Amino acid sequence: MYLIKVYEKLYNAYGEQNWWPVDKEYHTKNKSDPREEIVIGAVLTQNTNWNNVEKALENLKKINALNFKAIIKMPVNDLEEVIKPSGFYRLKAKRLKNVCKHLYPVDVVERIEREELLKISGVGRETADSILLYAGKRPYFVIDAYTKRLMLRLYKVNGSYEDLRKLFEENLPKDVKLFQEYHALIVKHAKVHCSKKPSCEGCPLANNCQYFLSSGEYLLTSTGI
DNA sequence: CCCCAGGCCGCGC
DNA sequence: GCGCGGCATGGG
Repeated sequence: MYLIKVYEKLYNAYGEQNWWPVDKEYHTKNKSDPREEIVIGAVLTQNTNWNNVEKALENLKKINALNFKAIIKMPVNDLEEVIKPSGFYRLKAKRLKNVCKHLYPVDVVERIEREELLKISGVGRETADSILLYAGKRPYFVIDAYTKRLMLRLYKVNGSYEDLRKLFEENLPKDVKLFQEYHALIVKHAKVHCSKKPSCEGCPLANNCQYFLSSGEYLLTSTGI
């Protein structure tokens, strides 16, 4: 089944996800740039539940620091306390300051090369592509643990990050909004049905899924997927 | 008590 | 190039 058909099935099942920016009004009130919130969120959510990230974002908002300038200026110890709920807070405080510095002013995300982004300490492939796609509105497909698991189950495809990214980018129209929604839908789907312990009942992709169609033997041989 | 979450880095091999 | 330990909070 084509990847665009998978997208349509997910879209019909879950609807628009509209991930970023989370708070559309905050930015008009505070005359800040939503792209900065996206970059900050992308760093804070590394291996972290979005619920925890939201707490950290709220803390930043309260002190008017949900922007690059404030984060660059803030002493790292203070930043640690503010973002503590998002976990790995000592690590992330350093990464955040570093990323904000390199992407200041935020228009940089419109033109920076992917390779240059990846040189920034604290920015790996997924964070880079999230920044490019959601803040820079550029057609890079974001791959994450959920996407890898879905591809493995759906098609028995097991590839590296770059393999999978190219698979999506070469088999879909290069449409930013499509890429944004598709990635968000995969995350949603992985939470609802395609979790580590899958719940295939009612899954919109079940009829096209290799895992579901051969679940007996697969379950026994694929612990940890 | 356990496991997990929208990864990344530095290291050894 | 790949696998592994460390990083930390909050929810189930």
